[in-house]
Amino acid sequence: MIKNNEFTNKLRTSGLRPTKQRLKICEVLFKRDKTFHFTINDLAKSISEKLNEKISLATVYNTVHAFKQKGYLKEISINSGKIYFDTNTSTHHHFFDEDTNELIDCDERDIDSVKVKRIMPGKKIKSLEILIKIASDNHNQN
Amino acid sequence: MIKNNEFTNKLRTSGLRPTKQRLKICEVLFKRDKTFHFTINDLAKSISEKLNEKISLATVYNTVHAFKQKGYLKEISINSGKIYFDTNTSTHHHFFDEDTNELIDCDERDIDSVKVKRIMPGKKIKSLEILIKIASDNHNQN
DNA sequence: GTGTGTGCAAAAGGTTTGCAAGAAA
DNA sequence: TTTCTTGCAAACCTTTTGCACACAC
Repeated sequence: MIKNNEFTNKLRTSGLRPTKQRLKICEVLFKRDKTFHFTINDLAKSISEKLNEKISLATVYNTVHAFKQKGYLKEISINSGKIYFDTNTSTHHHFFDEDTNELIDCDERDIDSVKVKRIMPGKKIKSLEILIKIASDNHNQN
Repeated sequence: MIKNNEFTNKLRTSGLRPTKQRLKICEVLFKRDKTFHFTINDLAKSISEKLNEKISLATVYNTVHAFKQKGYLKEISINSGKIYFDTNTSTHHHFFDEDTNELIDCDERDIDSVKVKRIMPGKKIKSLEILIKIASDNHNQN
């Protein structure tokens, strides 16, 4: 489990001032056992529920974008009109359960490594993400 | 090349009335050589440019969603706050060029088939999409 | 003190909805 | 004439921006 002091250090070494708000956001994001998949709204709600405190939406946006840029958060490729983030920044993939709208992490053992055979001249592969949509057998697709 | 009559039939057999607007949208979407990746806004702009005519945004939304439900369009998994569609409904994957914001279709020869080794009880795999982000070697990631 | 971060409110997209008028069957 | 479709406007939601005030150093 991560101690609060660590957050202060982590922020400071990234050139981010360890403000009250940022530390609280760290607490909600990273004091967890499991990966957290969220939209900014989810996060803001989580803050007010867990800590019984309100942080301005603009600040939450600022902080999440700062954390993403520093590599503490990752954007997830799902197409829903909302932007999703992931506290698991390692290379990994996702199942998306269409019945429950739940996003589930795959680990490396779940999927064989993917071989990309096409070379894009002058370009480098920055990331490779797989999204597997699942649903119960009798589920109607929309 | 697809004839206009085919669109009328296609719509009729799907239980959609072949209205003037829907036929025009078909023209813009499907009278192409290459796959079209678009947002609703792109499509509306394309309509007014190509056909010099305006179709109400609400109608474009309605139509695109109807076409998606009938399987004539696919949603693409990219995480950008906007919803992207693809006229290529076959199973295929994408490169996303971060330098140009361009989406490029992969064909099956570009990527080996992916083996999913995890079984989700009671669930069926509906789709599997890969997004490969590329950028020039000296490109700064954000 | 200086510079950075916060919070509010406003604005700016993108998407959805309700409803009256219009078109297709 | 009945049913489906269109188009407008309004509403809604997510994200971004500008600016005054507050806080970290």
